This record gives sequence, C-alpha cells and structure tokens, in this order.
Amino acid sequence: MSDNGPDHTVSLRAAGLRPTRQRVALARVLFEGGHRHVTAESLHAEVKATRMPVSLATVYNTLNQFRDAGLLREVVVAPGRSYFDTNTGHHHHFFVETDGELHDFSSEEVTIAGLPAPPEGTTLARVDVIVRVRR
Amino acid sequence: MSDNGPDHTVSLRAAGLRPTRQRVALARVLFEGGHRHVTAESLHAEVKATRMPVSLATVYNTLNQFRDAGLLREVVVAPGRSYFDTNTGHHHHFFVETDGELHDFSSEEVTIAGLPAPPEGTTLARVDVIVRVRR
DNA sequence: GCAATAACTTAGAACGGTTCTAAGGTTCTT
DNA sequence: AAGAACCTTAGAACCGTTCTAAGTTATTGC
Repeated sequence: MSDNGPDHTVSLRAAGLRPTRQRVALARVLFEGGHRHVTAESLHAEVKATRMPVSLATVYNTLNQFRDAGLLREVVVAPGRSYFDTNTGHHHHFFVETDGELHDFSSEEVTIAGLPAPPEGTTLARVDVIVRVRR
Repeated sequence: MSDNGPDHTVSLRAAGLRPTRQRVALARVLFEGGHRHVTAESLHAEVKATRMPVSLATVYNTLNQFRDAGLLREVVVAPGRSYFDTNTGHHHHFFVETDGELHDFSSEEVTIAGLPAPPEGTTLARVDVIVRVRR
C-alpha cells in the first residue's frame, strides 16, 4: 500500500493551484529525485513518457505557475530558450556553451565583494552569476 | 572640411567586413558617443532616424557580425530579447527588471572569490554577473 | 575607368519558442 | 448531485530572429 514519494497535492494547494492530474504528474517528474534543469520541451517529452497525456501548452502554463509560486526558478543563459531550475535556493550556474548544459554550484562557496550600490530608486532582487565555459 | 568622428571604414575592414553605407551608419550610431545597450529593434529605429535606409534584416546581420568580430558583446538577461553592448571590456550589469534597463559596472570594483573549478573537460570562457533590481 | 566578380542588402517568407483563444473537461463547494 | 470556478487542449497567433532569392554595391584586375 503505496506511500510513494511526497504528497504534491499539498504543495500545489499551498501555491493556490488545484492538484490536477497534469500538475501532479509534472510535479512528480520535477521534484522527485535531485535537482533538475528542464526546458518546456524536455519536460514535455519526459512527462509524456510516463503515459500521462499533457499538452505542451499545459507544460508552459505549469512552469510559469510554478515559477510564480516560487517552486521553480527561471534561468536565462542563452537567447531563445528558457531553463527552469528546481533548485530555488541560493546558487549560481556553470553554463557549458558548447552543448547547452547547466550545472549548479552553491553560492556559499563564493564571495562577491565590492558590488556597487543599485541605481537610484531600485532595490536589489537577486545576484546571478553565470560562469560560461566551453568544451 | 570634415573630419567628423572616427573612421569606421578601417575598423570594419579590420574585421573583414566591407564598409558599406549601412554598416558605416550602424557603426556611427553604435560607437560614437558613450557606451550603448541596444536591441535590434531599437537600433533599427535609431538608424532610420538618421535618414539612412537600413532593413531590419541588415541590422540583425550586422549586430551578429559585429559580435563575432568582437566589436560588440551580447548580453542575455531576459527571455526572448537580446541586448548588444558596445562596451566589450570586463564589466558586469545591473538589470532593472521592471523596465528592461541595463547598466554597466566595471568588474574592477568587484572581487569574486571561491569560484569552483569548471566541470571536467571545460575551460572558462567568461564570468557574467547580473545584478537584478526592481523599481 | 570599366568590366567582372564577390560581397552585401532587401522584402517577404519561414522559423522556433512561447502565449492566446475558445471550447470542452475536471475539481471543488454545498 | 448540481453549480460554479478552474483547468486542459488543439490549433491559431505572436514575436523576435533567421532564411531565401533577387537586385545592388563594393572591390579587383585590367
């Protein structure tokens, strides 16, 4: 009798989202197992492989809703393609330009000193560090 | 008798590009005056205002060629829109998320310590720091 | 200077990723 | 179980960017 994995129903509800079949299936793929970096297309392919029918539009909707709810973080590294990161903690990225791979590293290892003050009338939202590497 | 501004002809030739009317007009808008952040659309609007007819396709071609030649740097800060920066020196960016503005700051002011080693088999290309702020 | 050649520009079509539409289906409340 | 609110979907639309094929301009060799 099946207690398999976390109850996504509760976190979805907490985010103000109904735990529909599709959203639960997507949450399972995204949040069970370690941290992930996905694109809409890659996630769509993955969830379809679990035999749960989900349209690409729903994948896009869900990624945006999860991002807005703080369940995912969007990472912009290259033009014309969005990555979503299941790691929402403080961390930065290696981006392997030659093959589009993304790897996390904790921001605790890194010290950034001497950042100038934000422009007049703005407040800091986040500091992103992208270490671009090539194979 | 007109020595107005730098001779873009020579830098274009140095980059292996013929100094056509369009490219020279674009170079003038981009490289005379201080550092700039442009998008294809914004640059197209600007150069058309100088009464030199240039198609949007040529603006895209030219931006890509200038980038490849090291005359411009492409900055990716938000999905679905590319900025080009005439400052090709070492520096980082403030990005004002609420209105899409981009501001440089020199990387000399900033110290980044404790960056982890690049993944196996890769070599460092560049470190981008994007400080995201909101109004 | 004048061809011939190679490079460039252009309008418009095509493209790829993302969002929208409006119709039907699901979930929640009572 | 019924009503209302919310969700999913296929396909169209969209938007920034790239491609295509035809005409134009810069360069090279004479």
